[in-house]
Amino acid sequence: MMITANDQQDVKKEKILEAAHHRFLHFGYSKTTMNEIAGDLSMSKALLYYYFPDKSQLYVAVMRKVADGYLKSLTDRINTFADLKEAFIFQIDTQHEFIVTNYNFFDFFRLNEQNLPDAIWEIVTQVHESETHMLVSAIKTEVDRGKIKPVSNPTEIVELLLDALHGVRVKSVSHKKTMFPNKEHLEEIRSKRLLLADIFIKGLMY
Amino acid sequence: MMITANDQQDVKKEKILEAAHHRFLHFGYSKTTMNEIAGDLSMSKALLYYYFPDKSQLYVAVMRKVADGYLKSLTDRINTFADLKEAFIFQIDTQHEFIVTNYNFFDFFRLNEQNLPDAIWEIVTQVHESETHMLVSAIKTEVDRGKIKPVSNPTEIVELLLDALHGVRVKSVSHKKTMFPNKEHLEEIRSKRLLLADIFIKGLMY
DNA sequence: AAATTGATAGTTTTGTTAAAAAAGTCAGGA
DNA sequence: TCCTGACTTTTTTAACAAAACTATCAATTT
Repeated sequence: MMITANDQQDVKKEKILEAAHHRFLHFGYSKTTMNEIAGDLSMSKALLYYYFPDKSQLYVAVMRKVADGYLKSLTDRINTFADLKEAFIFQIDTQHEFIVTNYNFFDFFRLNEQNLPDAIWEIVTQVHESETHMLVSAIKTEVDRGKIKPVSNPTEIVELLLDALHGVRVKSVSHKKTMFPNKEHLEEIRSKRLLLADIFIKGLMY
Repeated sequence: MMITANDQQDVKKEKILEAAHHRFLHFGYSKTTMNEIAGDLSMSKALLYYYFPDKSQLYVAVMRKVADGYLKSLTDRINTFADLKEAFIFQIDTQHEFIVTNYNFFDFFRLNEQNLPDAIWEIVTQVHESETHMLVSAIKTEVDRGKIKPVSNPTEIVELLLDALHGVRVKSVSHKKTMFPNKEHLEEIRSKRLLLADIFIKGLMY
């Protein structure tokens, strides 16, 4: 098997993405420099700019990779749920772990808050749509099974629950007024969310 | 009827509170100066300090007054609801109007975010407890009427819904990425909340 | 004595500028 | 085509002066 120039490029790009991911994950966007990433790979900073146009697009590329992993974990399990509740629990736990394990990586979000680059918004939107799609599918299945009432607009229902679940976190955090939720706190949020999902599902039944 | 010195003081304090409220409401805490408040009343700034120890405590006093009005609107209606849904709708609409009409006034909150003065936290807590109490009472009544299942911990349930309703706003705002929600946007938030409350109540039924 | 004020002290915010650090470019070498 | 050192440009940081504001107080009026 012949190794082409493009393969070589891709391998190097991959190495760069790994190093960048490592830095972004541990120190956040603003606290990692292009020099440091280059240093980790024993290459010159200029070479980074040969492979990626600028810092923010390098970040986006890493984000893309991270998001793809998350998206895969969702699509892998779509339509495999015993019931709606299992689907919601999966969504709650999977998203939760995704956010916790990438907490520092997302400081770019918290930093820019409004006006994120379009490329980032696309990824965020895509992730959101994928989550929604998975849950909408679970709802439809549950309707077909006759377990819950037919829903005129499943997407609306799913997004409503996702917004509500989000509220459980932000309120919980603001009340405890701590930036970094600890283990017990996270467990409290989780159990509240499960309770909310539980009541919500019952509210969809006949 | 004799007018005592204390009555006079209270009248003047009240005038100051009004002027301060006016300024805080229109320009927020950080954008109003003690000089301006004094100027509005044609008095010297030093006199403000004769009646109130400092700016933040003046703000708290105004907050106290504003909160009392809100608390009264809650207690006036407690136990007057035809059903649980009516109580939730009342809570949603009343709180919503409270927040909208006092939006700028609350910039003090957004500004300090974490570490608010204790006096403010007490008021916030009191308001939250009053809202919760009203809804807990409505839930208990509904249980007694046999309309919904007995609830082991009504307070937990109410707080869960309040958190969830909060999420509907913050998510809705962050998605539209606009600081000041407009009329239609607010109406959208309201209808989402009503839908959520509706499903939630059904989820509490037998 | 209680209410009020002008003057002023003390503190926080804002603006300015210089130095440092980081992002980003480029001519040229392997 | 891949890579680098040296260079330019932009952004961040630090230091400090000016301005704005909070807060105090001795003196004055009611």
